[in-house]
Amino acid sequence: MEKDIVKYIGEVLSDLYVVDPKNVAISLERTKPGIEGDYTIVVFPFVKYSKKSPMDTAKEIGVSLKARCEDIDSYNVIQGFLNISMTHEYWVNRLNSLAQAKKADDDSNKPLIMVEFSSPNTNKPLHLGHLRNNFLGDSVSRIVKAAGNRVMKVNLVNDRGIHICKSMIAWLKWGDGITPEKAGVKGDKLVGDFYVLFNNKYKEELEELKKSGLSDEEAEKKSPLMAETRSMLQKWEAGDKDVRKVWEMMNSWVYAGFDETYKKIGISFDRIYYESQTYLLGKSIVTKGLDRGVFVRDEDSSVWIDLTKEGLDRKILLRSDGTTVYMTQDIGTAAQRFAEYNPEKLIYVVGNEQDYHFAVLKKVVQKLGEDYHDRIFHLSYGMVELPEGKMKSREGTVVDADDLVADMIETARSISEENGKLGDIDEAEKNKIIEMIAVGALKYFILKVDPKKQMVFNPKESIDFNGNTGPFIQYTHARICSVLRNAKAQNISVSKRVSEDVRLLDKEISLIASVCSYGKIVDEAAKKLDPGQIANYVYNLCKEYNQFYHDHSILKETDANIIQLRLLLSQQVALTIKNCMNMLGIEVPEVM
RNA sequence: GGUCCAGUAGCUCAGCUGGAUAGAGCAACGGCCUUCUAAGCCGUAGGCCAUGGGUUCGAAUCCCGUCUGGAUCACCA
Repeated sequence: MEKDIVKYIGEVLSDLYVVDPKNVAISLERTKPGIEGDYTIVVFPFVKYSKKSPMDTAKEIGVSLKARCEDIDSYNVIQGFLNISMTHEYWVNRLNSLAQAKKADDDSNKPLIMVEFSSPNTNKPLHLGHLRNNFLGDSVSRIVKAAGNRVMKVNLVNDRGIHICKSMIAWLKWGDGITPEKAGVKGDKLVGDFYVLFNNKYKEELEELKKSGLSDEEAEKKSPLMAETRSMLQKWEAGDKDVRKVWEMMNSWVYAGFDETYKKIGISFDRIYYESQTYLLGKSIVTKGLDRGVFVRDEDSSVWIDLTKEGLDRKILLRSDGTTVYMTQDIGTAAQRFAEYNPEKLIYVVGNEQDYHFAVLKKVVQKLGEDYHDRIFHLSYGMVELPEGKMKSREGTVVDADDLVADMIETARSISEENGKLGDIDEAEKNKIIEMIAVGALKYFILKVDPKKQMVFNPKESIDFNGNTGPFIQYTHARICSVLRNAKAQNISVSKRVSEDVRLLDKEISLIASVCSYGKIVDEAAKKLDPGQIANYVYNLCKEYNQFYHDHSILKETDANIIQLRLLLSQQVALTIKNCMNMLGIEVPEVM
């Protein structure tokens, strides 16, 4: 293992230069392609201890290291780089131990990580931006789980507020009793349409009012539509039965629509919170904080926190009428979650326009003296933009999630039919594979990009199915499965232990080394909360495997030991691909 | 204006806890299917890593300035 090699290097340093290896950063990296060696040690940092040239330092470390570790076959020194080559037996053993590794599966003692994501607004059908949120949240949950944690995926639905009343008013006024069934439209789309309708009617009304000489502000105040909406919100808050009934009905339409989309893109939650149930939370916490002098009350009796000393601003926590704001609610839900589940980490997957909000939230919680303030993480991600800039509903450039998925499926279907490899599979299975490819292409496209960066999506050029894409990786998996099927058909079974006597090709060694670094990559991705790390890794693994596959035959090899080695290696690569794609929330087919 | 994030090939992105010749894919051009899946493989071409300085054996990577783009600074959520 790499760890053992690092340990040996430490011992060598300690012997040669009398330094405590704990104080020296030892970096062991894979040797760059084109240079002889498997691992590379950069010796520049050791020069100050050896008081010799980098070349001589590398050489003497090489001598001692080889003497100490029998797995090292040879070494060479180029400039300040010590490249070591491991023996073939070492690599065969690494492969064998991969095949025999068992999974530990007792979850109960693992730390709990809670991930909040998706958090849709019931007025707006899901679009491209939401997809990035959902894919990231889902993937990060899976990665964190793979890295050895328990995970709880939660969703906080924004189901109340003045904006929700707008679509209700529009439906009551102009809906004529229409339902998603009657309209033949998904529920979330129908409600979204009424929200748009309200805004259009409201705009018309304002224009009318302004014609009679009112200013913008006066018109807004006088608008009967808005007055009606405000009064509806009050009724809602008072629990008015009629209002609640409409609200519940329209929400149920939206949830049915959302569920359909979530199912299509393979997203699920362990618990769904609703703002209608959480928006009052936090008020008592703020009141108590006020008593303790953490917060201040203004003359108009609104409550604030002063964070100017922390480099932030003053932030309101309770309005002058005593009602809560967004921040108040988040203070409440955080307290509730830590009280109820006490997670090790609470990760919020929310766009970077909320960076400030979460900076404030953490500070407020800290000032309240809660020990969980440093367990709150904001996974902030960048906007998804179109080539011409931001998506604008006004200009009709919003890329709807359902439409996009449907388009992807159509493209996947036509490519698949062109290739004609799914010929003799039954229709249901075929559709399943096509959807797998379509959703896989979409998820991979979005997840391979560093979350914090804003990304560009071009709907016209669509998403590729060749190159660094989900389908490429799925294809590699299907290809390996095909080889394994052929082996089985020829009655060749895959042994879990390959003979140590086989001589390995460079490409085989490098593939084994790549598969071996899986665990390290998962830890890294979990630490950074970055699915892109996994995507990059699995892409490189596939590329490497395909090169190997192209240059060398597996089943036509004459040496039975080599067949065994290549089959086992192929099987392990396929397993690694499957695990990686699973962490991205992408399924892999056995045929495509 | 303050704060935060980003700027790498024509396009979309890796690489960023300093290390060898800055990598992929797409698009362009040229090869490879009677042989385990060609959604694949190989090759050609494409770069003042926004810019100016600094730190050092060494900078795309760290620090400072400048320019450009985005976000944010509500009794909205």
